[in-house]
Amino acid sequence: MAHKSRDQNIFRGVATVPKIVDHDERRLELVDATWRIIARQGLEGATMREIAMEAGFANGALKPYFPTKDTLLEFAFSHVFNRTNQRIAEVTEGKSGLAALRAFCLEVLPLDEERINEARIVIPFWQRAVNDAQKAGVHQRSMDEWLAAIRRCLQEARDSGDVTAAVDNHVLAGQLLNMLLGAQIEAALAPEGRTDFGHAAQLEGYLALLGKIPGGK
Amino acid sequence: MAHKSRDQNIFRGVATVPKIVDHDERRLELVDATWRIIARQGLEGATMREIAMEAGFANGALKPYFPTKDTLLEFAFSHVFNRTNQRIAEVTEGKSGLAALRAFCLEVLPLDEERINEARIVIPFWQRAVNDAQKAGVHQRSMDEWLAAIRRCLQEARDSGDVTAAVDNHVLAGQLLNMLLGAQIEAALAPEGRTDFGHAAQLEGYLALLGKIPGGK
DNA sequence: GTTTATTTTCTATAGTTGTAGAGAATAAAC
DNA sequence: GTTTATTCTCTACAACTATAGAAAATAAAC
Repeated sequence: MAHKSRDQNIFRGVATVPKIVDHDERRLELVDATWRIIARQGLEGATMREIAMEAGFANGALKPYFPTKDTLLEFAFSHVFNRTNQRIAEVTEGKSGLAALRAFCLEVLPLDEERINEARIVIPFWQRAVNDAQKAGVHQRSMDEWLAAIRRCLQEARDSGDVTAAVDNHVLAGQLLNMLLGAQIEAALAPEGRTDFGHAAQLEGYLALLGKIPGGK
Repeated sequence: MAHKSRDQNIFRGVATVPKIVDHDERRLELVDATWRIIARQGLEGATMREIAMEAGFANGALKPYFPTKDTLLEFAFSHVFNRTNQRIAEVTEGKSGLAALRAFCLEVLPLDEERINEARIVIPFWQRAVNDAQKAGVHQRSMDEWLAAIRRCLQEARDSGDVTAAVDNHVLAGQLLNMLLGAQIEAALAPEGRTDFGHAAQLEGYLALLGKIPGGK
């Protein structure tokens, strides 16, 4: 507790003042402010000034942490996926097959206010990504991971007999992923306050479709 | 052919010069230029100057046809739906049930360069609509129509025995619509040139899932 | 207290944007 | 040719933007 090490603050024998703010942590705070602004005012309203003010700072205060606006946005967008992926990991922990798949989808679907706000952030991200190969890559990498995870669950579910549909796992995974993405749009465009879009029922209905007679004509 | 009527050019007994350009037609040309710019440079690159230049005019030339940029964008966005809906009408003409549903989806899915470009336009539109209730309304009205059309097809397909799944039509329609929307995202974010995303196979797979044993548990 | 590095504010700047509107160019009717 | 309404170009402008960077404020170490 007392006597904190000073080693990291000694440079060429000269004692220096330690950093006061944790830069990584500050970056996350700024990302949070950025999310709030985008969710509330859209990408158009997300100016450096607005974001700084939302985070409680003046105009130029973001510079030392994000040299340009694009850096900030890219980081902010990436972290939507980071956060979602972390929640997915928590929620699918120890599960497999249909149970894991259900948990995965329920975590991605915009079923509460928080995730509807994330949908309001991911859509501006997609819009940027349409004409920005690097951002599109961030999206693509996450989607590839998701597709692989979904296929893994499907195969496990087949092995245990929960999935019997005579449709290839690759095709099913693509369907399901597109359903998840489409749900984001429906939720993000709905008037503020709506939270029930029947997405959970759609998921259950879809999973039910997978468990019919094997190879049935 | 000769002697074109002058009636519409007489105002209070004074002969006036007839309008030279068809304003409605010009508006459509401008919308077309707007689409091209958005597809190529994104919404950020869609400035009034760029759009005017793309249409072959100088800076202020759009004013008489669209008083503000927002007017132009709203009109341009609406026409994406108009065009799609018109194609849908042509393609489903005379069909019903599963055949109509298939034709409907094949027309909405981004299966060729033209419709992938439309996906690149609809995503910026969605982004705007997230924080613009009026634009969100344009989207919502089309989606409500589409949902109704899909449910109608599903019911017809049930009546003829092509659909036997023990899942409510409302739920199925929601699933399918979200799949169609999600496909737009995948196509729009893919690197230029890719055109095959397996969406047609996904559609066939989905329709196959609907035709299994009725109510089978 | 002083010193020193870090952090933040604030002003300045160069560029871009939508929009306005005067004037030039255009084309039909006579 | 002239007249007249329409159409378009071009300049102007006010607002806003990201960014740069000097200066002030801050906080730890002594």
